[in-house]
Amino acid sequence: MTTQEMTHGTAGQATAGAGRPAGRPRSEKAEKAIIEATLDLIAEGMGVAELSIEAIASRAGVGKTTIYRRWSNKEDLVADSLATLKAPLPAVGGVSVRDDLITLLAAMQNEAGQERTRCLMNIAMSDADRYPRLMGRFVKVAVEPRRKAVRDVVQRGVDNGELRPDTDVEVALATLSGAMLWYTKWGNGELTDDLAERIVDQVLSGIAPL
Amino acid sequence: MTTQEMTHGTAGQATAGAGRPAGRPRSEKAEKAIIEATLDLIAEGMGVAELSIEAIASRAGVGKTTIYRRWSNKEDLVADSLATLKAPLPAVGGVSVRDDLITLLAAMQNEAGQERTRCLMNIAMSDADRYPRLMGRFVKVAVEPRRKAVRDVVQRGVDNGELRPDTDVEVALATLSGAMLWYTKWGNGELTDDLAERIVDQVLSGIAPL
DNA sequence: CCGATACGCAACGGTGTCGTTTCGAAAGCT
DNA sequence: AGCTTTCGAAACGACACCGTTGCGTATCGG
Repeated sequence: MTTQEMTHGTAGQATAGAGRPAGRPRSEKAEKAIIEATLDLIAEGMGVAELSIEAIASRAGVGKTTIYRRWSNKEDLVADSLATLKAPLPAVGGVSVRDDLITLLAAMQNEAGQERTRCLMNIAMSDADRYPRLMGRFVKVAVEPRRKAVRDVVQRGVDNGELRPDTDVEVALATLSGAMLWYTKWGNGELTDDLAERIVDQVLSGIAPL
Repeated sequence: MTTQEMTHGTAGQATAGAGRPAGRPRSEKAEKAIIEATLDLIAEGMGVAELSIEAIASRAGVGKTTIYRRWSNKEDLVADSLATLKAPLPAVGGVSVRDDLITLLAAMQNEAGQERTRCLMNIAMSDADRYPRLMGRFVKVAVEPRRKAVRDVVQRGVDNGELRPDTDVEVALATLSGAMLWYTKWGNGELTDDLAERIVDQVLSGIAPL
């Protein structure tokens, strides 16, 4: 973690032998509650800057002390919170590149419709410059897995001949994901069911004649 | 404007005849300074929520009174400020669709490298949900012109046969712009000079074989 | 049981912003 | 001139957080 060991770890202190903390152990439940509250508030539209320790403590049903004992600053707390996010990715069929890409993009579109995801994405976009360390964390746990899923499908297509051998995989990735991102953010309500399909088909076929 | 006429306009009051304000007129300079300060602070990374009237007043060299006299709340001030933004778009050559798209995307990439644009984009992304009225404004003055520029080029290509007649213009637009957006936000430093070219060429030719 | 530590809670002094008000000094009109 | 309105500046009381501290209680090891 990041600043977990302010006084000591939770069960660490390996070598010293007699080092067992000797006292009431930290409540694992409180820790969970704090992180949950943090994510909740973020998911309600709070930017990192507006997050207040008091609000988190209150929401978590916890004393501020309990928070400060574990994290010395807000950024560390948020970083650890983001790190707990699991990314449930849709499984792809593996039959055709086209189908798999549509599946992934449709999932992306669906996620973008959820409030929680929207807010997390907002943070990713807007607080990225201000809290680079924090964003590294977020990109790693939330963005990168999705990016990898798309990249793997594209790469597979290149390898097995479903796509051109000279395909620029990174650009393809940006094109597909970026198009969906663009639509979910600024596409004026035109989020139809066949959107993923339209994007994928156009990226596959191109728009130049023949 | 939005709440400009709290007590009266600046020189309005048309019909009533005797209606001339009769007193010291409002300083046009102060108004400019306030708006400039607002944009400055935003451009320095402030989210809308963190913007403080005090900071704006101080930055503008103006009393808070002068601000409150004109705008009853922060959102109106920000909305009016955003409305003053001009969008200097690159002129396209009009020779070939490919060249024009590369020009537009390269300009987009270049703009995304500037701090001011980055911050404005951040606001557009993250505060969009929280301040929908405000975003309508911003989209209209900043996003839509660029979207239109790309769309016009694509549409021209469709019309004159440089692109397939059945091209989905909106998807093409999302694909091109979205790819660049994606790269500038999360492309790990791989912002090479030929990026615009690579994106455009791939969108044109597609990635399916033949 | 004892010592140690963590718990939730409430309070501390300090800071920053809020929106409003008051002030003396411009700056316009008649 | 006199009147009106705005100007910048400063102060107001109110509130929200900050990070810290003390309190009484709970929960561990020895």
